[in-house]
Amino acid sequence: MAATLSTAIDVHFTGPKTDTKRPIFFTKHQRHSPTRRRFTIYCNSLSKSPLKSPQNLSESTNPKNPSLSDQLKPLSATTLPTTTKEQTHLLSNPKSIWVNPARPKRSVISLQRHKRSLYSYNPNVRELRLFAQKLNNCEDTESAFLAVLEEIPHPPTRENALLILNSLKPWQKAHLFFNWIKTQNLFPMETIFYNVTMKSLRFGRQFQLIEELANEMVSNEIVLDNITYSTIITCAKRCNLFDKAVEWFERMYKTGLMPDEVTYSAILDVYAKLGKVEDVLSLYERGVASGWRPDPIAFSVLGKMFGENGDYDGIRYVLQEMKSLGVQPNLVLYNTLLEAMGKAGKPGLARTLFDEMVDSGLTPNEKTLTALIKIYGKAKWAKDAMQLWERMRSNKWPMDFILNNTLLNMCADIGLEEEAEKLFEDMKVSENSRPDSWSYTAMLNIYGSGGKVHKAIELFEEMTDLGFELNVMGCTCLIQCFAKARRFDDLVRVFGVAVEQGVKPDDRLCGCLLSAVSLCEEGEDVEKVLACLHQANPELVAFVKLIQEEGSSFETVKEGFRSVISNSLDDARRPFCNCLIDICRNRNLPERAHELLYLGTVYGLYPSLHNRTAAEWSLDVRSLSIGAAHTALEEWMGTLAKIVRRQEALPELFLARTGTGTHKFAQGMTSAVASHLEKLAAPFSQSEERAGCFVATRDDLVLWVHSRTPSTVV
DNA sequence: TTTGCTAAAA
Repeated sequence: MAATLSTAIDVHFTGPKTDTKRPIFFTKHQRHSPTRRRFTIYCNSLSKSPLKSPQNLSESTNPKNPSLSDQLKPLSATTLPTTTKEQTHLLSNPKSIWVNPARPKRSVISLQRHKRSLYSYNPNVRELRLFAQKLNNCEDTESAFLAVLEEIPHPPTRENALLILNSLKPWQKAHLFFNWIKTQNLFPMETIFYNVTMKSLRFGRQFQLIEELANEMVSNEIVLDNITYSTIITCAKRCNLFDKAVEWFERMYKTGLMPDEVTYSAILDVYAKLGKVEDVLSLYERGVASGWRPDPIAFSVLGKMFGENGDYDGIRYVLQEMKSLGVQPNLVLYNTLLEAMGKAGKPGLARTLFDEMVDSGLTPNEKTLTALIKIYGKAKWAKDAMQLWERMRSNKWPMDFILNNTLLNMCADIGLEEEAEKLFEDMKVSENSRPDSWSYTAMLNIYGSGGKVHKAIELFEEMTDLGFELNVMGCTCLIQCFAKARRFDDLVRVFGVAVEQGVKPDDRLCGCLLSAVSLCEEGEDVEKVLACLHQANPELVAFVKLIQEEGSSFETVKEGFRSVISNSLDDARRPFCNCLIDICRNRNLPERAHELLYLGTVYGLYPSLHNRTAAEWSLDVRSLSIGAAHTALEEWMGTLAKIVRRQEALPELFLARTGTGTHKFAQGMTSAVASHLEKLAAPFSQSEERAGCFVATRDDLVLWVHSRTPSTVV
């Protein structure tokens, strides 16, 4: 399996030019920071984090047990390979352990998993479990709990107590029971009692209590084992107390205990969540160099980390590593990698990976399908999405409400109104997949982007009746819908209701309001919409007014633009600029529109607007609004005319890319550009071979320029 | 029926 997987990866990634001799790990990690550097960073970061161990911990006085950073420091300084060749070898073939005979490598991981004590059958299981249920269900006070404890059916021996403790679900009950056993003083409290209690506390995210118990163990000289540490570390992680997680990991080394692979994966995940990619890789490589054969969980941690960073090279690295170590992915690992592929923007590879997963005999679960449907929706791969949906039905693959909502979102992304309506109705009569506020929001999105005002209003009323509050996205969808239908009074009303309900307008919502402003005729409506926008983003409103004043200098506009853009989220910047340009075009301020397009380009909002090769020059307006596209087109034609007049070198072909209009926001772009080109009498015509493109030849363009102006050379 | 590690949506 692994072979086919990586073959597919190579084909997709490198194409025919695959150089098999190239180190696997040639990615950005190495480009920016080669191995040696990575180690240095890692050691520094560890030694910088101060240890806050309690006084009674013997670790700090034991020179035989240096901290992990101390252990690694001499290694990084002396034994790491220094030449590129050696680095490559170490990285591309982690199975082979690099050995320096003069300096044996110190291990960082225990290759043996902590072994559990044998479980002996307890004849009182049923009664004790029933009793535990009683405790679970009793009132949540200490007195009520102690009262029920009076009825304990068998004496709380070590085994009986463990069984009960293990069956107590709410952390409060487990904690109370644990404390009670301690007061009974019938047997010494062993590590396992602490471990079981901590597990329950972790479920309730009670890190403080866990830490108290851990310190109690230290002072009572009860051994903390790998299970204890991994529970502490994962609890800290779940409570977002990453410093604490690292701190306990270090303490573990200091006491001389080696982490086993479970603890090791847990800490890898901590560093991954902290965004310390370098550290994770160092730890990973050190583990492998110690003889560790990472399991699917470890690879899942790595894959997820790379996915979060949108780092496809990293995901490729994980796949290669799995292949070279012969690790067979399990379902969870596949799910993580699929999701990572989605985040890295590789729908094709996600599809390949999924096919291989199914071929390998695994059955996808809800999470697999959710990940994949989401990827197809975002990529607007309608065909693949529909095929997968069909397969889900015919194979009766598992579904849940999240998958259903993801399907609705996919329908919104692709514009499948009927399919969504059908699913939504099915959900209403289903047993355990009833529409929730996410489902309603997805439907609002579909009606909003499709401009179906009546359906949107109906849906909004329905969800209000059912008690679902409008969230910020639902509000944005409705506002978009009303703006398209020029129903500005309704727009203002919905905005008011939403804000009253506690919706906090975000940049997307502001973008939507700004777009509504561009659609208003000047007068009352504009003021009403601007008043809404003012509540959300007063600076933006001030800037809208500034650009419409003829007296505003370019410098003032530039400064205002800089401020507005830098105060908005990255995703919202280009839409803001597009709407601002539209506003200027609609108010007959073409000069200002050109200034704004210029500023947008300077600030990198339109990175792929112009493309030049020797054979053709193109203008790609697909990410522009119609007003911005007009402006860009004028700008481009002006530039081309100048170049023609200066008789500079020109390519054979010119191309204006408008897209095919299949994108729901890009509808009307093609006809708008067509009519604009017609007005200019420019020699561009819609290409037959290349969908969504207007083309002109060099000769036609030159003729056109000369026909417009007497042949004066500038 | 068992003391620890990976997983979810605009």
